[in-house]
Amino acid sequence: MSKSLPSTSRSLPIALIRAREGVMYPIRKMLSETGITEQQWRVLRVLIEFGRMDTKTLADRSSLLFPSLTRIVATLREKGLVTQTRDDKDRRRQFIEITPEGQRIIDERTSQAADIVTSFKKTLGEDDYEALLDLLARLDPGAQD
Amino acid sequence: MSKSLPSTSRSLPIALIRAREGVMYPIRKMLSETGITEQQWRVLRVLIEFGRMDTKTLADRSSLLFPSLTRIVATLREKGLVTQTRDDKDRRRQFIEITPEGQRIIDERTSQAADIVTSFKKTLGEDDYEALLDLLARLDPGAQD
DNA sequence: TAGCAATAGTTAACATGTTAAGGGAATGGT
DNA sequence: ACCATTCCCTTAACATGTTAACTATTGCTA
Repeated sequence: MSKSLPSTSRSLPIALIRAREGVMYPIRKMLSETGITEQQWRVLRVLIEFGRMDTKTLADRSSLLFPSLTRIVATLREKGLVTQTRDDKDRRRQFIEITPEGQRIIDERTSQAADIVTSFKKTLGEDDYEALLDLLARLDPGAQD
Repeated sequence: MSKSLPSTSRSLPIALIRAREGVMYPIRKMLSETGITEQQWRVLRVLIEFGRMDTKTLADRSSLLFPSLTRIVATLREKGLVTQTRDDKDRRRQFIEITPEGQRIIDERTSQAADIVTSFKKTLGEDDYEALLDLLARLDPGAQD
C-alpha cells in the first residue's frame, strides 16, 4: 500500500544531487584556476588512464552523452588539449588522443585533486567511503555486478 | 604520499553521476508522459510538502540554484501549475504557491513514483537503502549532522 | 548488386547548471 | 534625510543534459 512518496529530505534522487554538490564544491574551486570544466577534466583523465580511443568508447567511459561529448571534444580540440583523427579502416569512426599540453594541465593539478579525495575519505572514514562506492555501483545499470 | 588519483571507475564524483543516471532513468521515463521535467517535478513536490513559500526558501528546499529556479518558476507559471505573488510587507520577495492543476499532475503520478522508489529499495535491500541515504547526507554540506 | 538496416557521429532545440553582473527594495549608521 | 550595504530576485553568457532528427558510412541480404 505504499502509495505516498517519501519526504523530499529522504528522496534518493535529491540526496544524490546534494551529495554531488558537496563533493563537487572543492573540485570546481580547484578547476576554476585551470580554465577547464569538470567534464573536460573527466574526459582528459579518461584519455590518460586508457589512452587513445574512439568517441563512442570515450563517451561511455566518461559517463557523458554523445551530443555533450561532441561539443566537449570540439572545445578541447580548439584549446589544443586533444587531437581528433579519422579511422582509415572505418571512416565513420574518430579517434581522440590527449596532447602533451593536455597531459600537462592534468599533471599540474593531480596532487591537489588527490588531496581533495583524501579529505573526503577522512570525512567518511575509509570503510564508509568504500561502502558508499559499492552502494553507488549497485545503482549503476552500466556496472556489471 | 597519495599523489595519484583513483581510477575513474572508483571516482566518487563519477560514481555519483552514474548512480544518479541509474536512478533517474525510470523516473524520467515516467515524467516524459507528464510534460514536465525532473526539476519541475521536484519544485512541485516541495510546494506540496511545505506549502506556499518564498523563492529563496523554495530554491533551498529544491536544491536548485537561484537562476535555474527563476526560469523554472516562469515556466510553471506559464503552464498554470503555480502562482507567483509579491509580498506586500517586503516587496523584494515573491511567494510561490501550487495550483490545483499542479496538484493534480503530481497526484496522478504519485502511486507510479512510489512504485519506482519501492523497486530501488528492493534492489538494495531496506537496510542498505537507508545506509546509502545516511552516507549521502554526510556529504551534503547543507545537512546539519 | 540494389536496397535496407545498423552504426558512428553531428546538429538542433530546449531545459538546466554555473558564475557574474544588474536592478529594485529594505536596512543600518551617520 | 543620506548613503553605503545588504538582500531578493532577474538577466546574461556559456557549458552541459536530454531527446530527436539528420548525415555519412558500413554491413547485410534478398
